[in-house]
Amino acid sequence: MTSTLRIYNTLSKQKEDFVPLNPDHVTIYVCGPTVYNYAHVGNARPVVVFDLLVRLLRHDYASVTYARNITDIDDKIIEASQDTGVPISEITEKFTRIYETDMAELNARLPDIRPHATDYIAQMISMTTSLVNKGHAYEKDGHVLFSVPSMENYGELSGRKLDDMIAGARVEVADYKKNAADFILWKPSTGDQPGWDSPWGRGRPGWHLECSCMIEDNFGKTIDIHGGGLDLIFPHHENEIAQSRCVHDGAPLANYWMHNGYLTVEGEKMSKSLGNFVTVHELLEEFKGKGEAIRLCLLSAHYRQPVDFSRDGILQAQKQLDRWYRLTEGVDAEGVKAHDSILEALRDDLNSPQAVAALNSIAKQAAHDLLAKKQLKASANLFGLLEADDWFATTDHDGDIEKLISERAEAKKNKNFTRADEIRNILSAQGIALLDGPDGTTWERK
RNA sequence: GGCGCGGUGGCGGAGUGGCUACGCAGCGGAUUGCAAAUCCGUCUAUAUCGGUUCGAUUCCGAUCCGCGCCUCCA
Repeated sequence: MTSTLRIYNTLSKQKEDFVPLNPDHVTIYVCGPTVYNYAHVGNARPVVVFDLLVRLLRHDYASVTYARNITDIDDKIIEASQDTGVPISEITEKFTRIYETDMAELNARLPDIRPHATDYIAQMISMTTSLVNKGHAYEKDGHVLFSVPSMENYGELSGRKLDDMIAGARVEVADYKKNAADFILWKPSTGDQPGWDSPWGRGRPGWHLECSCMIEDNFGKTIDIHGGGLDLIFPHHENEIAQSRCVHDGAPLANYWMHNGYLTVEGEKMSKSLGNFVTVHELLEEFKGKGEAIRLCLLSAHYRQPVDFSRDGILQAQKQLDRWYRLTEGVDAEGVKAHDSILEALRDDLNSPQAVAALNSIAKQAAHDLLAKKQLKASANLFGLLEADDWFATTDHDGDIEKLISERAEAKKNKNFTRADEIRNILSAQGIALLDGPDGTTWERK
């Protein structure tokens, strides 16, 4: 390896050399979706960012295990079920499937492990029991709460002090809480809510608990990297840390914490509650077959910076890809390695814009250089791009278009350029662009 | 109120204490029946005001503006 991977660690607020616990096996966990409706583009950002990171890790290390959870028990899901009358399992299965197929369109590979919260109920009950026994949690009216004051150094990740939080609390403190900052590990379910039997009666887990349990179950006490969106730092990740450290006698949950910035819309965070979101699903309808353009668009800014969403941004990315695809048409990159400049850029805290610049630099040489073409393809592949076999193809094989194209070829042969231009214009009006090449005319949708 | 992030050319977006990437768009040229693609060339920027320095876009301070977290949220 010519350079060391450096990662900005939210915990230390600085870039650090990445040193895995076990260089033969890197472990990474990223918070996944709550599956009750379509994911929006902002939700796709961490998926793409951490997919890129995992690709780099797999390149640099012998073995990597990547886990991303599916939250399939949550009050929002219960609400969605009650609103629509559709059973919970049907909702969660449907949206898990849609999530995974949509993300696959963005060339995000499936994580190695995709644990579901409902498969970890026993572990969650067990961890809660353990926290109660160690004096870090208490039961009140069927609720079990984590006692934040029982932990020293709570707030390390988000950089906040317990006193400040109480002073600035914006929410009314529930009467079952001893301290305003205490959070729920387990809560009671009413008859019409899903629930599981527990030492505290029939109930369901709080949100933060599943991640702690899944990590413990699949990896042990400490993993290398834990990732997610900026908005998870507090309270979600802070609370995960609290649970896990208190259960594991202080062992860190993760050595490196990485958080991606927001996707914004006109400068404001894209979020479901603001209603300013566009789902990946509808975007893929709009840009059929061009998921890579959405991916590139999301990676066009550094992952910790905000990206302002716009269709123009996707279009620009698409043009960029068009160029690279043309350069690498029919090129086999088998056996060719990704260019060092790409790896250098990515190892520097995943500097994807720098990597794109590096790709362009290779592309410049690739014009008349077969090796550079191969390097371009291999490097782009590492980036999760240029993976489509039929980028310029369309699924629509309309015979009429072909017929008009042959008519135009005939007209051109006879120097009837008036008719040739007429046909170009007819198709152009239908959104079809004709491309005259040395081997005849091809077409693509504009 | 507490904590934090950012302001770079027409647009997107990096790096850097001295020579300012990269892409899109624009402009000029080559090529082309036309159109596209391609190739060559080219213009425009570091919010404001101070400070440190031989020199700051980069470091420090202040100001203004925008955003975020503190509540579910990627």
